[in-house]
Amino acid sequence: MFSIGALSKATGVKVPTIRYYEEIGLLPQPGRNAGNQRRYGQDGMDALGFIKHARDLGFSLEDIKVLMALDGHLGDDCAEADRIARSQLANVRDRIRKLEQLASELERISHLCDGGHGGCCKVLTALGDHSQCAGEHG
Amino acid sequence: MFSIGALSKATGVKVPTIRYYEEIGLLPQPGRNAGNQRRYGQDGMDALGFIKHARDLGFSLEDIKVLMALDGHLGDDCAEADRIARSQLANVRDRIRKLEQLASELERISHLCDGGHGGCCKVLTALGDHSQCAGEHG
DNA sequence: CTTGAAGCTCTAGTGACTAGAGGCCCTACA
DNA sequence: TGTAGGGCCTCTAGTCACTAGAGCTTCAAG
Repeated sequence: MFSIGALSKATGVKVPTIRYYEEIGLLPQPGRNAGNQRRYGQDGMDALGFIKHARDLGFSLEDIKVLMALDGHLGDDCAEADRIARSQLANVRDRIRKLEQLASELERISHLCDGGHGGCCKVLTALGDHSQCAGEHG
Repeated sequence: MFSIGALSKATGVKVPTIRYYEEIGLLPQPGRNAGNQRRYGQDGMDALGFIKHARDLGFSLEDIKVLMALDGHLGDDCAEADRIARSQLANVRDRIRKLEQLASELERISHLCDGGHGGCCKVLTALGDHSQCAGEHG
């Protein structure tokens, strides 16, 4: 049996966040001891570990709710879980692509000020002028 | 003179967002016509363009506020603007690095379900088990 | 038995918007 | 000149995923 603090340490999820997950129905309500404090078992630990990992991977809490609901009554059809994972992958790849464009533009902008002295200060101008950007971003 | 709607179309920033920027003091309050509607000039257009571009580059509204305050009384010292741009670049590179790790893990997870039939469904298990992950993420 | 950390609930705040209600204004067309 | 329907106004409240704080109770170590 773990206290909420022990669970927090073990998983790396902050205490108020654990309570928040419970509040929105993502984590099942644990039992309480005589003094009304939460007491978790291994299942609570596993559930929170699942959530933590999925959050780290960029899944929304809504996605995670669906994934957790799938678990248990899947049969041999995992299409939904797979669909979510793949759409998440596409999402991540898209974010990478956009961020790479941003990085290259930020590099361009930074180089305008390389010396730090005399005749520089095109940073603000560059930020105001979209027309120099290589491609689409945003 | 542009209406808020014209400004919105020209810059691609939504009307309520423009009003929001004004509310938080990021955009100066424009003049009003006889019927109390906002009327913008070229300066308003430029300011909003600057904000839009910087937002697309991932700057926070707070950063943008600083950048806009710098403009005008910089002298030949652009260290602050440059610092912000560079820290933003570091930030973006960091996000890219993390996302690449996530993508590779999501790929690994997706492949567990490649066929879609019989004996698959390790997606949920993989999400619950952090120990298989190659490196740190989150 | 005391003390201080950890737990409890509740409310409110964050960033960057977004949505909706309920009303006023402006323009184009008949 | 009248009117229809779009655009604009303010205000409040909601989103997501937490985070912070107040004010209280409980637990565990010494």
